[in-house]
Order: sequence, then C-alpha cells, then structure tokens
Amino acid sequence: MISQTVEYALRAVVHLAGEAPAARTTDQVAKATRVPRAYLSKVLQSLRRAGLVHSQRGIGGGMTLTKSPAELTILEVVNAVEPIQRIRTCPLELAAHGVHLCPLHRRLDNALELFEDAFRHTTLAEVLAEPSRSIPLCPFPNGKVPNGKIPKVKETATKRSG
Amino acid sequence: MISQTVEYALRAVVHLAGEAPAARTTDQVAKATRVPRAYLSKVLQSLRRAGLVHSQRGIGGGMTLTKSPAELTILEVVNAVEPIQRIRTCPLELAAHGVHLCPLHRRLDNALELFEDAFRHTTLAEVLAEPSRSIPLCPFPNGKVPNGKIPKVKETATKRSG
DNA sequence: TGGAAACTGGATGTCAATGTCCAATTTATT
DNA sequence: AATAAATTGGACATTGACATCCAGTTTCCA
Repeated sequence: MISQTVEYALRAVVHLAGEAPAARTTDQVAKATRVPRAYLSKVLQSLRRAGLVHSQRGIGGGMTLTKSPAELTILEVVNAVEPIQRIRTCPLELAAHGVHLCPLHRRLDNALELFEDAFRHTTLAEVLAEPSRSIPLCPFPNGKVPNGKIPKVKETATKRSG
Repeated sequence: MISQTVEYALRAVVHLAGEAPAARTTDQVAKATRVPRAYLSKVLQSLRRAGLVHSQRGIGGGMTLTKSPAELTILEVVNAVEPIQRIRTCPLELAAHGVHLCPLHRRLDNALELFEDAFRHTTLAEVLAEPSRSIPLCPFPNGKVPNGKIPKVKETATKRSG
C-alpha cells in the first residue's frame, strides 16, 4: 500500500525537517533513517526535482528543505516520488458512460480520496510537534543510538508477514 | 495503490454477485470483466482458498460466491488476495519504544485505517444496488455489449456468450 | 466407457520497483 | 592548485507482481 520509496522519502523529509534549517548529507540522512544510502540518493534527487529540497554540492553541502515544515504536507512528499493514482476514468477503458464511474470504482476512488485527504491535511510540523512518548521518526533522529548499540530484530522474518 | 490483482478480484466478485446464485466459468468471468483469463484463474483460486467462492469442476461447473452479496464486503475480497498492510510496529525494526508508533507512522497508519474502514463498510450488495446512471461494474455485466460493438479496445472474441 | 467441459497447479516469461556500484562533476578549504 | 567532501547520473543486479502456457484432474453426459 505504502511503497518503500514513499516510506523512505517521508523518513528523509521528517529528518530534514527536524534538523532544519541545517543541511544534512545523504550519508547522514541515510544513517539516521536507516535507508540504503545509494537508493536514498535517488529518492532525494526526486525530491529535489520536485522542488521540495535544495541540494548543495561540496564540503559543507547537503540537503535542506525549501519550505518550512509548517508549509510542507505529507501529500506533497508522496506526490513528489509516487503520486497517488486516483481513479478518474473507467479502468476497463470503455467510454461507455463518459466521466461517470460505476458504483464499484466510485467507491474505490472514494477510499483513495480519504487516504489522500489525510495526507493533504498533515504538515511536517504537525508530525514533529505531536505530543508523544515516542521518539520522533520512530528511531533516533540524529542517527545516534542511546548506548551506541542498535537493538537488533530478527532478520528471518519477512516484511510481509504481519 | 490498488494493485491490478485486487482490481481483478473485485471485478470478478462483483460479476459473480450480479449473477448469483448462478455459477460462472472462468472464461465467462474473464470476458465480462476483461481480465486476462489465465491470470484471473489464479486470482479466483486465491478467492477459493480464502473461502469466498466455491468452485465446481466439469461440465456445468464454474464459480459461485459462498456468501450472499449482502454479507460480503469489499475488504474481505481485498484481504483474500492482498491484505492491506497496516503499520503495527516500527518499520525501522527498532524495538526502541515497544508498541507505540512514532508520530509519522501513527499518521500513516491512521490513513490506512480510513482506507480499510471504507472497504470494511461496503458490501457487494451495496455496490450492486447503488442508484446510478452508470452500468454496474463499469462495463457490461454479462459480457454482452449493447451494439455488439466494443468501443476503444482491441476486439478478440465476441462469438461466445456475447 | 469415452469425450468434452472446466478447474488445478507447476513452469516459465516479462517488466517495473528496488537496490548497488562507480565514474564524473561541483564546491569549500588549505 | 591540490585535495577532500559531496551530489549527480548512468549502468547493472535483484526481486516480486503480473501474465502466459500446458499438462493433469475432476465432472457431467451421452
């Protein structure tokens, strides 16, 4: 449902928002968010092309958000890397009833709309500010771990099994 | 967001619901829903293993729903072929804060919950009964086409059953 | 009993998503 | 200018979703 790429993009942006306005290198973001470095690099490039982040090469460079976290929504991040595909026309490619979706696809699209709206109305600032006993961004925002030790989890289990 | 497999499963089930309690062969369902026959066969097998449809081999056989459309929800169909993956534990695989999701993932999961709920509360009977100018299931429920003419899509077999 | 209809399941092919690697380029610092 | 830090982009590998094909099995009916 939520692709790896979207998950990675959101982690990265939340991290950048938490560090704003300081620049963070791909390496730093990768470590903090536990995203494969080389792949994260691609994801960040998508965000840059979409205008959500600014990149600076060379020593002291890195990535920064182009907007304040209060102005940046989760939906914008999602749309930058993998836009939510609403159902606008009949997937069966029959022009039988013009713009009107059949009952099935109208309901499917309604569900997608709810999903999209939830993202549209959530800003990064809200995510960061939300009162919680949990540490923002799940893990450790700066890539630092309490004891320098990473609590290991079973490697054998696949992501699919719930 | 909504995979092809889920789309196919829903089309098939809506078709079967519209024809209930009559049995429909894989071929008939495939033509009516415009799903690749061989692949639909796999999807229907998933639905059978999940107990949503009953299959009967041999002449006069085919697929039937095991429940009435009023008792069958879209969510059941979705879960039979590709369960919605709710976020229950931190995707970063850190057991750092037990069962509590961080603000980001809590919000992502909330969106998933909205999505899931929309499906949970929609029965196949509702889809079929919904007042609409559109033809149920978008295309032509019985695999029949108004003028014997199929708009916009490659035409292959129209000889059998329409 | 034989044949046709229909599902079942395994093997295989294709392609996009995911992930890795490396050379090229840009930039700050010395 | 030399060097190190950092992004950029292309080529390649891997994996799972989607799809096809075919042989095997079950069932009905003449």
